[in-house]
Amino acid sequence: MLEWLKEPEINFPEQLQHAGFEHGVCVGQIQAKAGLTQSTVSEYLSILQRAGFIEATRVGQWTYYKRNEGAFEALSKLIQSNL
Amino acid sequence: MLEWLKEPEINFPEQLQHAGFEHGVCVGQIQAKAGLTQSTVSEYLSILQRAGFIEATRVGQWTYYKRNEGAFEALSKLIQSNL
DNA sequence: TTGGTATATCGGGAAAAGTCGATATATTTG
DNA sequence: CAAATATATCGACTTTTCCCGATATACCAA
Repeated sequence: MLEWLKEPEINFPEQLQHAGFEHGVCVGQIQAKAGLTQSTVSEYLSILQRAGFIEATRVGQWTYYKRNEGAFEALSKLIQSNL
Repeated sequence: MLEWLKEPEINFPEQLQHAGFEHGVCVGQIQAKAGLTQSTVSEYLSILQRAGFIEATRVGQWTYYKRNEGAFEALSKLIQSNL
């Protein structure tokens, strides 16, 4: 999912019919692509959010998630310096 | 354990009474510090070895493990480029 | 070769993570 | 407000991981 969210235009072209990608990709799109149930995907995304890797934006009845690139850089640096 | 192995002299001073650190630290030393059973520590180390993060050297009845720094750099870069 | 020490492997029980269906909450629309 | 839609949360079951004791293997010393 994290890799998918690097290129929303390529991985979630269907969303274009409803919205743009300013705030990322909505749960339903990710779920369809993942092939897991709605509850599972929703839980995954909230875990990733709590871990800081993605950010959520609620717009109406949709929740959009997008990557927080800073978290990935920080992880890479943490591995470099601490591990 | 991986962090401990960055500074064997500091984290495993007892080993000096028996051997140096050329090949790393032996399982018994790591086990004592970890506070887990011998079998658990042995299994951990062999997993880390198969994953490429540490290298094993058998000397007599002892097995010494030391870090493979290249693997950590590779992981850091993989996270930077792929994740 | 026998016994002692260090490590590895095996089998199983406990804990954690993954996944689901059912249900709850939030939002929009009529 | 009621129905429809999108997402979140809950409880239960399954799978995986963690960790142990017991045992096997390897090496050394007498």
